[in-house]
Amino acid sequence: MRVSREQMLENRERILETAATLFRERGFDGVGVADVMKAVGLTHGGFYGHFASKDELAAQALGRAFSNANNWLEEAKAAEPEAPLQAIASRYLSPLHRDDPGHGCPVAALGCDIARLGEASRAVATEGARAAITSLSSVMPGTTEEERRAAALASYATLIGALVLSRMVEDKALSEEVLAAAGAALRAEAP
Amino acid sequence: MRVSREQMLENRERILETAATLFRERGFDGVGVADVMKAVGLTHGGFYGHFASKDELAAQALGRAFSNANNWLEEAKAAEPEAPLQAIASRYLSPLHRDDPGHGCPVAALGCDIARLGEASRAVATEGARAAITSLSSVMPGTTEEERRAAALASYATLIGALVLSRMVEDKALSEEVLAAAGAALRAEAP
DNA sequence: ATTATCTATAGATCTATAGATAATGC
DNA sequence: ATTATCTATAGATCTATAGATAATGC
Repeated sequence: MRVSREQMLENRERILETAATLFRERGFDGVGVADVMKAVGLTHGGFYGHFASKDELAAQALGRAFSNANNWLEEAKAAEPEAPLQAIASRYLSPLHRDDPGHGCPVAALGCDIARLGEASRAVATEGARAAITSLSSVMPGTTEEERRAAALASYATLIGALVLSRMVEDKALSEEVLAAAGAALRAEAP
Repeated sequence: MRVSREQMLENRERILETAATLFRERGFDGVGVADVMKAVGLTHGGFYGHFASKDELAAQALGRAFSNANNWLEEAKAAEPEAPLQAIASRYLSPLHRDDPGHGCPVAALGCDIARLGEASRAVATEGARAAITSLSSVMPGTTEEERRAAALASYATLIGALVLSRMVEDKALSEEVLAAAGAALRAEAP
């Protein structure tokens, strides 16, 4: 039953990544500790050797989700260096992203729920959002740093709100209309 | 124990309004049927004389929340007829609204969760969002109806995303920076 | 010998129902 | 007599823990 020290670290890693995906797909309350462990291929009881509580898992899985999302942001920037804002907007506002919340933006997937979590989880989310805002600032138009930061904050809000709306509405046409309108508004802002 | 027919309808009404508030404050999974009934001053078991299930309550409470939010939107427009978009933005993006999710925008409070609910609840939310978009369209700049609708969709997304972000982050200064930046972006768009 | 995982379960919580109770309204 | 509400509880689910098991690593 016991596994090697290396295997144990890999198990912990898979618990984190699996939780980060499942939480974004079904919400914190929609996923039990047993669900995560089952998806990883371990038993429920083994969980508490890795994490002290579900809350601790939530905070760490959230950190992982933000970290992955910020890597995704840098990749989008690198993929189209001449038009990074357009690259970000078109990927973020794609039906692909809308239909795969488990691997997408943690704010769009869990933002409302994070606002109701404890201090530790909200602190993790705050740092994750801060990093995203800094990253976005570097691709925004504007003559001063303050202008670019303000534009980044507003654009971040537009991206998040559009994705939340597009996932919430039951009407596919309206959902895509929201994504297109938000994309057009962001594109109009680009330099 | 039994109450008058009139009193029963009033009880049902209070269950709906109380649920609409509590769900927005704590999320659907954060509120039990017993919590709602206790807040109303009735016992748990009595609930099922009014609603067939918690899901039915969720759908109807959501309808009530959207209905209230759309009334709120019309009131903001009527309060400042010369600058309705500014009136909406400054009220929606106020710390007052941020700190009182129970009586505010249901999309900002529950959007991520609604995306995971059943068809009935999502249909209610879709119609509520549709009404908000139509209402917003009438105060947006633009020469054609299509332009105004696209602008309304993008502005709705900005409002929602900014409120979600402002509630999620733990840092008060960042929270207010988000609200201010979104407000400035919307004001820059106004005619 | 140590320890990562498993088995089994305690204890709490939540939805929904069954039957009792007592006030309304014919 | 009807019925809105209450009391009590069944049944499911979830977090967390205790003790057993068996493979690792000194």
